[in-house]
Amino acid sequence: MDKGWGLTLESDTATSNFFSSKTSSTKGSFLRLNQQRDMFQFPISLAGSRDDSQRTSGSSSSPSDDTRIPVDEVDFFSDKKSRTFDDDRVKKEHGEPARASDLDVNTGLLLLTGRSDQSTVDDGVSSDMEDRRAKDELAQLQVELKRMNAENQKLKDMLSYVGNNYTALQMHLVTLMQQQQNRETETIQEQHQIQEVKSEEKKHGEEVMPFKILDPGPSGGAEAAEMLSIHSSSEERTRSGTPQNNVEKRIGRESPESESWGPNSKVPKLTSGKPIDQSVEATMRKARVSVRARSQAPMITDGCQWRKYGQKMAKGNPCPRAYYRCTMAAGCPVRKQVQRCADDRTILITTYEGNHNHPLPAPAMAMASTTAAAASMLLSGSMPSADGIMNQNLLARAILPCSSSMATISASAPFPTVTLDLTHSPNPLQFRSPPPPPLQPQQFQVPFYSQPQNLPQIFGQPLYNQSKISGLQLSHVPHPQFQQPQQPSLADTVTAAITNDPGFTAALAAAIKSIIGGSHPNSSSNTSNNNTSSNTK
DNA sequence: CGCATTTGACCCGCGC
DNA sequence: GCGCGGGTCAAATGCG
Repeated sequence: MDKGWGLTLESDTATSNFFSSKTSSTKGSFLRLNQQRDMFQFPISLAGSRDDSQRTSGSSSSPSDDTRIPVDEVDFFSDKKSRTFDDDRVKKEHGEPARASDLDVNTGLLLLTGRSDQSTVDDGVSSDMEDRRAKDELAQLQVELKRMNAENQKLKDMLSYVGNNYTALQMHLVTLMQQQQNRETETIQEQHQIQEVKSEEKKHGEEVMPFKILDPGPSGGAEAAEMLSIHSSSEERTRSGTPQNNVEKRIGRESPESESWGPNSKVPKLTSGKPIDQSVEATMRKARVSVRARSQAPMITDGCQWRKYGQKMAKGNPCPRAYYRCTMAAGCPVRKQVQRCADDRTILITTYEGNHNHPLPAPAMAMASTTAAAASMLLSGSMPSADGIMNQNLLARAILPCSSSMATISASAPFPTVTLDLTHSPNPLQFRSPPPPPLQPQQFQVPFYSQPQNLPQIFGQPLYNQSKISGLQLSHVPHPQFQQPQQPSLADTVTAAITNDPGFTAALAAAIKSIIGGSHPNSSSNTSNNNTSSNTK
C-alpha cells in the first residue's frame, strides 16, 4: 500500500505538470531545473566516461582539436571534484569508486607535467594556471548546482505537498465563509425552511435530505427542494427517519472519541438559535464520501492505515458491513465503512467519514483531501446558488463531458453523502488505457498524453488526466476486461488514481467549487423549478 | 509477545 | 416502554 507513495513522489511528470499548469513562475522554475539537470548530467556523464577514456586519451591525446579541450576540462573537473569536495553524490554520478578518483588525483598531477609537455607548444604555465582556476571555479559551481538541484527537488516535493494542502484548506475556508454569510443573512428563512423540510420529511420519509436542515441555503427552500429530490443510494441507506436526529445521534456518539473534533461533542440540536459554526462543523464531520467500485478485494487501498474495529450485519444486505478506523495517528477521527452491494457482490462500497487530524503521505492525503473536498461540496451544494441535482450533473459533465451523473449525492443517507460511482461505464473510451503492469498493481496508469483536449481546466490546471477524473467522476470500465481476475481491481486502480496524484484532489476541489459554489446562472431557473417540485415531492 | 482481527455485548436513538 | 437497527467497545482469538 505504501508502494504507490514513492512512485507518486517520483513521478516528475505528474508533479511538473501539476505545477507547470498552476503558475507560470513555477513553470519557469521547473524548466530551469530541468535545464540544470541537463547541464549537470551532461558534463558529469562525460566525466564518468572520460575517466575511462582518460588513460587512453592521455596516451593518444590529440590536443590540437578543439573538441579535445573540453575533454581535458572534464577530466580535470572530475579530479578536482573528487579531490576537493569529496561529494558522494558526485562520485555516484561519476559512477566511479573512490579509489578511481584517487588514481585520478595522481594522474592529474602527472598530467600536469605531461600536459605541460604536450601543451607547452602554446605557452606556459600562466595560462594553464588560469585555466585551472577557471575550471576550479566551474567545478565548484557545478557542485553547487548539483546541491541546488537536490534542494530544488526537495522543495518541489514540499511545494506539491503544501500546495495540495493549501487548496484543500482554501476550499474549506471558502465554503465556511459562504455558509456563514448565508446564515447571517438568512437566519429567519432558515427557520422556515427547516420547518418545511421537517414537514416534508414526515411526508416523504426517506426521500428527505438531511443536510438541508443542517446547512440551509439562503435562497430559501428552493435548494432544499432540489436536495430533497436528489437520488438516493438505496443499498447504502435504506433506513428512514428524521435525519436531523440521526445527525445528532451520530455526533453525540462519535465526537467524544475524536480529539480533533473538539470537546464540545454535544452538538446542539440544529435549531436556528444554535451557533452556526457548530452545526456547520457537525455537518462537515458527518459529511461522507462513498465510493462504489468493483473490487474483489475486501478493501480498497487508499494510502491510509486502517484498523477494523467492528463488523455488523446490515439489514437488507447479506454481506456484513465492516468498520474501519484510521490508525495512522492516535485519535484520528476518520472512519470508513466497507460493505458489498447487496445487488451486486462485486461492488464494494467504501464510505469515508471525517477528516484526518494528522499529516498524511501524499497518496493518503490526496484521498483524504478528496473526501474533504467532497464534504465541502456537500456543504456548498446546499448553498443558495447551488443546485443539488444540477450539481451532480454539472459536476459530472464539467469534469468529464463525455459522461454524466457518476458523482451523486445521496439523499436518503442520514448524512450528506457524495457517492462516487465507479461501477458505471458511460464512456468506454475513457479507460482505454492499457492495464497496469503486473509489477506495479497499485500504480495507476495515467494516460497523460493521450487525453482529449476539450477537458476543462480548473484553477488553470487542465484535467487532462482522465484517470484523475475517474476519481471523482468515477466511472470506470465495467468491461469484461475488468472482470478478469488477473486485472487489478477497479477499486485499487481508482484509488491509485486519487492517491497517486495529489493534483487530482486540488482539481477535484476546484471543480466542485466551481460547479457548485460558482452559482451557475442556470441554477436560478432550476431552483425555481425544483422549488416547486420539492413542494410536490 | 505484540498487534490485528473477530465477535458478541452494549449503547444510543428512533419508531411504534 | 419496548423492539429494532446502526454503531462502537472490548474481550477473545489468531497470527507472525
